[in-house]
Amino acid sequence: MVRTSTIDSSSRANERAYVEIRSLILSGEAAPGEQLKEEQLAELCGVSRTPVRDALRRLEAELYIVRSDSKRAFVADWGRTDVDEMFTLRGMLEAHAAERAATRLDRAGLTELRDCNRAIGEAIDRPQPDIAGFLDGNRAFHRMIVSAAQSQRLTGILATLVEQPIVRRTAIRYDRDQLEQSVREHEELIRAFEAGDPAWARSVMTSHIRRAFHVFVRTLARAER
Amino acid sequence: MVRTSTIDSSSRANERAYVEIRSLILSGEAAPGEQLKEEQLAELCGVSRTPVRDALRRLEAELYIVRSDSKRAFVADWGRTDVDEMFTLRGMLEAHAAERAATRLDRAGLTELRDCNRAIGEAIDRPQPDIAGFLDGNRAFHRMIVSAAQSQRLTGILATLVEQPIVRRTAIRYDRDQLEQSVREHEELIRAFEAGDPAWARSVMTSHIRRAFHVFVRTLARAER
DNA sequence: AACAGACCTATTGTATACAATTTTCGAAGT
DNA sequence: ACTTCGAAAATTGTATACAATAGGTCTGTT
Repeated sequence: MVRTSTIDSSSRANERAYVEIRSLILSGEAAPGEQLKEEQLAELCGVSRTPVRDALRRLEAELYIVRSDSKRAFVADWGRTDVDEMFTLRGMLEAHAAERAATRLDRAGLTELRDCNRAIGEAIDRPQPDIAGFLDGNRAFHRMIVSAAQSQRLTGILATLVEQPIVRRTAIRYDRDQLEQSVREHEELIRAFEAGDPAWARSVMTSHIRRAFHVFVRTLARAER
Repeated sequence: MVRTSTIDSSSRANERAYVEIRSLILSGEAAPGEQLKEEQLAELCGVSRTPVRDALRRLEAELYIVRSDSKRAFVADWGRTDVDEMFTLRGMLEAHAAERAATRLDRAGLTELRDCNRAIGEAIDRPQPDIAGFLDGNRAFHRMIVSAAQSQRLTGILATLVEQPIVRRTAIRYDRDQLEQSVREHEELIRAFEAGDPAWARSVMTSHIRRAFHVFVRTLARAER
């Protein structure tokens, strides 16, 4: 991503700051472990420290940043253990979401899911796969399912687990086979939804997340040596 | 309440405000659905609006308050659906915690759990059961298990689910039999830990939370008519 | 009476100045 | 060389004034 100063529709400075800082973290421009200083961020975003502090509180709640004992803010640094935890919890919660969605998705919702997965397929079915397109589509796909589960709290919790840098980095390392496998799993998920079978949906979702976990771990190991 | 200014060790105004406002909500002094105005809270806490806004952000992240479309803050109002979700998620996550704890608890941890449960038993084994004592002990008991599961993120998520007014209200409506049943379930949980049996621990924890849910729903129904 | 629109008020958002705290760095003592 | 102490610098915390926005009320028109 080229950091072309995220065009933001909001007139609210705190929203601007939030979006800006989050994108710093997601893009990796602010490296894990790096300290985030309020004044420096304020200058960067073109606002005063007040809205920056606001944004930092939100990012803290969403686990993008952590605080030292003396309230200084740092970009969250995810170790192997954290990644493990994240995938486990995400698997558990998304499986639950899929289970609920199986008995709640209507015809229109199913059509949306199919369309979305088709778009994902098209994004990767080209000489140079469109990873950003894959990520966007994937996120939309999963979000639809969580939303179909109709549980506000589940939605909230999953939002803090899914929108993490790790998820991006996982897909960036997918090769073509893995991308295609992902689409096939989505297809099976849709079949489970069509059948209205909660147990099937749960189990497919569990495998889906679990596979992503192992792909990530493998590529992580490769990246570290 | 006579506003005897909660003795607080922290010199930080935002921490004071946080504790103060949270206790307003937990005590019920600020009723669910009630609007919380920054200025009014500032005066109440004897600080300026700045730390109050800080505290409100934290309370928002912890689901104590919700915001209207126009950023006004209201005490979270938990409907039947929300309670349902909360107990379901909590059951799922605490069962997971118990499962992990079963293979991670050492002798010292087991002793702590036993002592804690004994204290709970003593709190309720008197003419007039000590509900506050029960609540404190119960919270400590569950916290130990979650902590033994050794998963930071799980701990964080559960904190926002457990420290809710609902949990308090559940126990307040327990009768003696239910309090004693709770202690017995804790005992069985300890036996599962002693055996180092994850499946057993998971299943006991699931039942434990599930039972609490049904007690709550029953008393809620009673309270509503 | 019902509605629209302009006011006025209540409430939240932002900038700035200053206070409190933490970290850094260097000098003195051992 | 190593620690200890303390002053300076960097950073975060708080109060206050003012700006922006949302809510409510009143009035005039239909």
